[in-house]
Amino acid sequence: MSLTSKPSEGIAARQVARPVPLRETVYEAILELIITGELKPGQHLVEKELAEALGVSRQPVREALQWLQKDEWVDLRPGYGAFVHSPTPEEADQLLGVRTLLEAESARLAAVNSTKDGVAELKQIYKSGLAALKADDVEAVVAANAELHAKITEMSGNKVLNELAAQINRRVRWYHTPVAKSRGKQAWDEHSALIDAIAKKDGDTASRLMREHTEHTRKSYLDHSAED
Amino acid sequence: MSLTSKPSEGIAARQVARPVPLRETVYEAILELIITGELKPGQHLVEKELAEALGVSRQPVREALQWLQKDEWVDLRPGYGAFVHSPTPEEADQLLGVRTLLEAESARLAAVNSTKDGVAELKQIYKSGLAALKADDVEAVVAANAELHAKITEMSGNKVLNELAAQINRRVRWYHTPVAKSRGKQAWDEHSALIDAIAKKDGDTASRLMREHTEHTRKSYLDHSAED
DNA sequence: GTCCGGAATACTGTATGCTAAAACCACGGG
DNA sequence: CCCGTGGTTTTAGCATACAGTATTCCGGAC
Repeated sequence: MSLTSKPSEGIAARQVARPVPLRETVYEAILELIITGELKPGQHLVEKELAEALGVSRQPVREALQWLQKDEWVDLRPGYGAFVHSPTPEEADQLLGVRTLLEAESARLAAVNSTKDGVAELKQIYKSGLAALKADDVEAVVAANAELHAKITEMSGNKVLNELAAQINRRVRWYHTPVAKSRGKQAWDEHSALIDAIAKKDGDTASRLMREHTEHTRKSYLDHSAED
Repeated sequence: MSLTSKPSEGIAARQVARPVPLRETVYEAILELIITGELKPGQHLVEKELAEALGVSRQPVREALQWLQKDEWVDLRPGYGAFVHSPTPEEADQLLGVRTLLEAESARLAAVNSTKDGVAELKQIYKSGLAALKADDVEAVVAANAELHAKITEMSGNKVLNELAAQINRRVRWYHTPVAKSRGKQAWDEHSALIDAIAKKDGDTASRLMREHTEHTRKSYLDHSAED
């Protein structure tokens, strides 16, 4: 077979072979287990077991656990081990509060620094999300939502803010998924108004809309968790 | 407020024997080397060399480097190694911008949730900082400043916000030290007004004062770096 | 029956060895 | 003299081995 020429991929779109560090693969694997609930909050994660289950040695597992701790997915008790983080309602509330803060500021900056291309991309994502919504594809809606917010923070032009928001949003994902269903339609209407404000470079309005938007999500989560 | 009360706080305030994991010691050691400038930005950090220099094996060094990467002190290129992060003026500006955001919100919440004890502690820290200022002890002034800000974010009652602000402040420390001298006096006057606002539970004023305060620091940094 | 103490156990923390790949350098050809 | 190429060396990534410590369970004494 001809592995030399792949004209469609450009010359160096991606280095042909990028050996993904094993620790990253392990990180993703464990994170998936946590999010899907296969590993329950409070559960003791034993390095040896994880290593055997994933077919690697303890070393990559250890490093992955350190990364997971940094993102608050697990709690690491020195001398004992790693435990799946137990999210409390209080923490969820605080997390969503901080998220509101960061997202609102991102929206403001994104509006001020908005470009035609950027807005076009936002509208594109909006459209795909709308389609997913109509198709009742919850998975795709959540993904589009994440993409939209990520794009807005990226458009803020503040890399530090972008990084921080991404960090928070990863953690929010834990709580977000269950409420996504019930809030789908309204959330996307709000997105539409938000994109308009950004297109008009109206920072204050964009900030306000985003604040309201994330506050709605927060309320929605609180109501939802109260049901249980 | 729903903090589970520990009646015997005096007894087990700190577990008598806390064997600090070696990785943490190594983390602190390397961080110190970076902050003091002994390890220059962009420099290639070789695991083996660090391990020998610190008298430990490579393993704790590796883990410490991962932690340092998470805090943006080093850049970790997969397959090659760790490099001391090169801070750019642009990044510093963005960092200080985010800091303003987080600190302002912390101040607001701290004011709203302020208690007599908390305010008393703030005043205590303020006094010690003032003393250090008069004694021209820059080191102590910086320390008191960090302590004061840390206390305020702690008083916000939002653990997530607290953690995030701490993370940002650690990074700011890199840029902060050189400008601390020139800004000492004025900064402490601003602290005084801020503490008053918190004591009066005036959230809006506290937030505004903190915003102005951190913006001054930002300006000060920009002016200072422009001199070079 | 309950409580204290000690040994067995299981796990993390640390050290070291091995492998594969990336960078550097010297050499040779144009 | 410059550029390409091969070999050499260095270094990170991963696996494994060893040691120290917290936990737990069982047995005996009060």
